[in-house]
Amino acid sequence: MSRGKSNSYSSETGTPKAAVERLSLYLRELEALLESGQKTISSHQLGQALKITDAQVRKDLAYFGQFGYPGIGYRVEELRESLRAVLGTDKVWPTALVGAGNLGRALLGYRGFAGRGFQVTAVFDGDAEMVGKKVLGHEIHPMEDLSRIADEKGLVLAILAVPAAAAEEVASKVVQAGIVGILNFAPTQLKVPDEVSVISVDMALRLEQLAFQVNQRRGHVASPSESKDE
Amino acid sequence: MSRGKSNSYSSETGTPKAAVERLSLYLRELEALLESGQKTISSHQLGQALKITDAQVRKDLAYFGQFGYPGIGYRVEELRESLRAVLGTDKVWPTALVGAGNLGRALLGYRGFAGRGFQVTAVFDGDAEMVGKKVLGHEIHPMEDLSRIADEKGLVLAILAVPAAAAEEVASKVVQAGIVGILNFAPTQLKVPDEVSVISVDMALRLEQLAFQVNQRRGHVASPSESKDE
DNA sequence: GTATGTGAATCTCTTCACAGCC
DNA sequence: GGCTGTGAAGAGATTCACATAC
Repeated sequence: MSRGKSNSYSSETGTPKAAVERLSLYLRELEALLESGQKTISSHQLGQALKITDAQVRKDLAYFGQFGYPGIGYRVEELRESLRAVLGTDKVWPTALVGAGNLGRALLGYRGFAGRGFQVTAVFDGDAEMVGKKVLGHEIHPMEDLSRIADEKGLVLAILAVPAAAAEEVASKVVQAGIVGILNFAPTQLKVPDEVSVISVDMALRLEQLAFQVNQRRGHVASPSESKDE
Repeated sequence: MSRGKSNSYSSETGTPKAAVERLSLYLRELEALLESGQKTISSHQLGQALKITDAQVRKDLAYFGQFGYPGIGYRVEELRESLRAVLGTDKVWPTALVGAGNLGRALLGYRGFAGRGFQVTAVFDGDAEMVGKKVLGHEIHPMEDLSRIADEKGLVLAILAVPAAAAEEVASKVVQAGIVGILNFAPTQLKVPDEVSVISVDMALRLEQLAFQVNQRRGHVASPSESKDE
């Protein structure tokens, strides 16, 4: 694995959750740097790109290994590979998409995913109307086939793009089928066994956070349609 | 405003960012409780629903006012109204959608938004092909019309569902048009003036976080297609 | 008895500052 | 000179525990 040195990020201990999030951002920046042909980068430069301190960058990376060279900085290509290995994006993750509605279809075509090892390998929908149709080249399967196909194709992750009301039930089926990681787009807090990871993308919540911030700025008694009732 | 007491959440100071996020979750839980007809709820119960401690719930709420009744708990209806006022979801926020591709169209139809005061009032796209067409009853306008329409309709927020490469430019146009809050779906860190709020929904990043978590579980030398190259 | 609101204690994360290396 | 990795200090967030109120 490139340069020697440790790499024993035992994790589980100590690593701030936020640090792992920044890892993704570092990786993204490194990919851009690769494009631009830059060979090395310092923690200071990397920090500037993400508006964080250089110390933060070094600490974050140090949680996962010794990647830098004193006096030089980090080798872009090498650090990229290391971070990909840490995040797991150096592997292919066979992924199921559950829910072929508007959002599901949008996610199916979303670049960001395919380009990063997240290969949507099968699409499912609970609606009988949908089953059998094709979206972007993928046939839509009924939920009943989930377990079988999950076995056949070795599905590991699932993207849940279903209505909130259905999310809980779908999640349990997905878990039954042996999926170990769920990306949940429903505004619900899923109940799953401990050994299954869930990450949620809560779009409505984010929009509310935005409203809050803007609301604060406006001194709390300002312009947006001051309509009451509804 | 309902019961007396302060309500002077001066904010800007002290309020943990995470507390504001939980506010949205409390609100969601309260809406569900309203449905079920429950009149009051304790910090303990509310905490259980979101898997956090009762002390956390009380601290969070206390940042924004005095909403509780010792011995009783919180009145569901009243707390709901208070939180809506704090978050700003008691008002209507005229919102622009920029980018009418797959994701944009999905967001346009997304319940979660419309049901919460976020009314998409105008749709824009930079692609001449798109302009003039209708999506879900909304005509797609060219970017050139953004400023004019923003003025006419009093647009306050914008949802950016455009490719990463276009995001920066679109953001500056949106800011030019007087938008003060941006919900950004592109995996880019936008540069905007201080007086504009940006909240990002980074779906690819979230999926990577999921991969990381699963990767950790598997002891770091396990099953997902151990393919290398490409 | 029940339950809130809040200072104090604890835990977690970030920044500082510097030894060590190129 | 420039830069990393890291212990120690500082900031921030969460939990404890209790005075107060119903």
